[in-house]
Amino acid sequence: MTGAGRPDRDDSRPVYVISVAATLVSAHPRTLRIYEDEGLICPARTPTNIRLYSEEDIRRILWIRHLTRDRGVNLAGVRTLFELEERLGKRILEALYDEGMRSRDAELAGEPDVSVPHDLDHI
Amino acid sequence: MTGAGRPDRDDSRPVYVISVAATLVSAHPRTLRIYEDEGLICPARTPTNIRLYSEEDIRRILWIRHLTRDRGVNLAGVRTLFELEERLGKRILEALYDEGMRSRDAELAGEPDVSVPHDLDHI
DNA sequence: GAACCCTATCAATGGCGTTGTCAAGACATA
DNA sequence: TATGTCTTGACAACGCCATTGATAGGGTTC
Repeated sequence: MTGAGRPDRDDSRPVYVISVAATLVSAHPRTLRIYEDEGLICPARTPTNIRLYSEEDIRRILWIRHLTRDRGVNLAGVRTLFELEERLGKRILEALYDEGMRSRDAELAGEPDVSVPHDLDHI
Repeated sequence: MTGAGRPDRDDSRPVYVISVAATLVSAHPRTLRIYEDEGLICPARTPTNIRLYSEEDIRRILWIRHLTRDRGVNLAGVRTLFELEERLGKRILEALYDEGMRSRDAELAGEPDVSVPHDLDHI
């Protein structure tokens, strides 16, 4: 399944226009443009300058939403965290995850009923 | 360095009362109490409940001041960064440092003990 | 041509960070 | 003992930020 002959990087392929992306992350399109102005995301553009968000972009935005809404971190804090992540290899933010809320060893039980960014389970 | 024949941990020894600590970090005593209420610092107490800040406490506060004032990170962001630091070994915040300010001095060869913003050696 | 996108601007809302002050009480030191 | 600093708790003001919203004029897509 999942297209055995489709091992391509479709997670990085730009597919969603801003209205769709905004709906996916429960934010206002304006907010996504602000994130971009702040340098937190950098969606692709069509030859005619239309923003196109990839699945990776969506996940990044969901991280921002998690940090800002659930943790109360402001955009400067998000920027610092992302900067830290870039400097130290990767996956640093994951450490924020198994907080105390979830022992990730029972994930194959079935329903991922996470109380965290709802779409980050499958990173 | 650090006084001859004094191998004790005097960096962790509580010495400063709140007014002195506040002066050292250029903050209001009120602000230090807020940091404590937020769980960002935890100064020692005398048997009579007087707060006493150690050199380590001072450095931690200076980190908070650096993150909030210079980088614009809010207290929730500081908390997240500290939490991340606890989860991932140590010294994570140091990576934020060689940003652009430190391009001139690569002075010390191997003293892995100081993890302080350089803004504070004017103490 | 309708519905969407672009940039840019202005604004309202709510919340946060910091400082400040006031109170009433406990402590420290000269 | 008297003065000064500490304690907690409350209230407030100032400025800034995050988010959403609306508006304008113009381009893109179907």
